[in-house]
Amino acid sequence: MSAERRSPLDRARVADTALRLLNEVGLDGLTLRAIAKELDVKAPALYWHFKDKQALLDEMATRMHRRMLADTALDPADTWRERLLKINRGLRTALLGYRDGARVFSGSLFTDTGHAPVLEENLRLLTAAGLTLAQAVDAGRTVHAYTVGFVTEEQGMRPLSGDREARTDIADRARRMPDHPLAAAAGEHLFHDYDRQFEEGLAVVIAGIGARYGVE
Amino acid sequence: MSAERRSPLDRARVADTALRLLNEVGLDGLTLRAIAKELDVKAPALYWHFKDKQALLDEMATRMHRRMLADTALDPADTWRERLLKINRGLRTALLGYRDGARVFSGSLFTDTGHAPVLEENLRLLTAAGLTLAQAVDAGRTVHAYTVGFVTEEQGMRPLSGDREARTDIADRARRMPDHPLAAAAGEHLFHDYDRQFEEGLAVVIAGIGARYGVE
DNA sequence: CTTGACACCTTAACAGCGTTAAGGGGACCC
DNA sequence: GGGTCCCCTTAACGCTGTTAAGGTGTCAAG
Repeated sequence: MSAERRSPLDRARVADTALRLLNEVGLDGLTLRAIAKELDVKAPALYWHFKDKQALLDEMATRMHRRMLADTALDPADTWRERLLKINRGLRTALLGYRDGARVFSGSLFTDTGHAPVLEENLRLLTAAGLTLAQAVDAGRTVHAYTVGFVTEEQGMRPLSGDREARTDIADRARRMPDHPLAAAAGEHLFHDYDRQFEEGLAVVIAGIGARYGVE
Repeated sequence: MSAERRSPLDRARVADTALRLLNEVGLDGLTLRAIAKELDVKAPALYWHFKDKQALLDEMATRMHRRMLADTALDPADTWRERLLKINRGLRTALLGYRDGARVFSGSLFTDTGHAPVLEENLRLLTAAGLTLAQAVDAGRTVHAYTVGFVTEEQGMRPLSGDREARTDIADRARRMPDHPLAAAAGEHLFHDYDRQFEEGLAVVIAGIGARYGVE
């Protein structure tokens, strides 16, 4: 009998396993029992490492973000525009890397201050370009809100089950708006080529920062 | 004995009651049984009017949006800048008008095309200003993503229970980032005066549209 | 070598969730 | 009077996050 002994769990193993499982089952399928089974453990065992499920989700979001920072090559010589492009492209990629990534991310708080060095660097870059600290914070939050908002909508469209899928059928959508030709034609653009749309919006926001704060 | 007869339910009454209840209990507390009790009915009765809970949430989002459009005075003589300001201020106000409004909204699809006329008008305004239809769609989606993203984050901060509240304490946050003075000081701005921050970001995005597409 | 403490996990259970199946009662029509 | 359709109820299902209580292994102190 006897089942060789499993080495004890820790927060990192739990969170990483949960992140891997997230991709298979989605946020709604990510139950504590499913995570526990994956770790060869019973659900209440998780409560030794996390006070509740939200704490686990917070840890997952933190690790997601950490991985994104690690995957994004930040050159100290970046211009502020390059930096904002890199960071937000990286953020979108990271969020898209997990099913319901944006939902997990935006509903959670970081569990540590590991993001501080990069934040510091970004603020340094923006203030060096001529922005006040308050303006730099505003600019960062604005582009961040845009990116997270965009990916949330993008991911919200993906796993549409049957009935709801039909509501985004472009031709059908157009047919339901007979007296609104522009709105009908907009469907063609709305549901296609998210990569291009994201880049376009990102360029808009960054151009706005340059314009409003008079920096190059 | 007898219980005078309640007039039959309909989708509108259910959705409006659910929206009212949402403000008292939040999205997590918004159970079908709670909604049913409010309507003096048992939970399965709701399945006569909605195929499942998501369909009810879709209807709620649709009515939320409809209310927002009704509350926003749109002058056909608006410039495109005025229009984008009005629409997105109105959207934020509407989302803030319900607990977890942004979460409900961004997880749902509209159940009808009632929004088409306003969308049509906005696209007309933007294209008349010189944008192509594709650009107008991109611009609209960009500012929309910003607004929804901003309010999602804003509302995510609000009902922080105990433990999580502490993590946003500004002084404490700064203390945990001793080697990152800019990041530490950013806390002061990050968690204060959301109205001002939203306006600032909205101005940035709109300036970006003007700059990138060369329209006044 | 025993005792006790502590870390880590299990078993059992609870209240509550969304959802389905089956059926009942009233209103209307033939 | 019988049938049909609308609107709702009762009962139940499998599932969820979470708590309480207890067990087992490891390791240090006496």
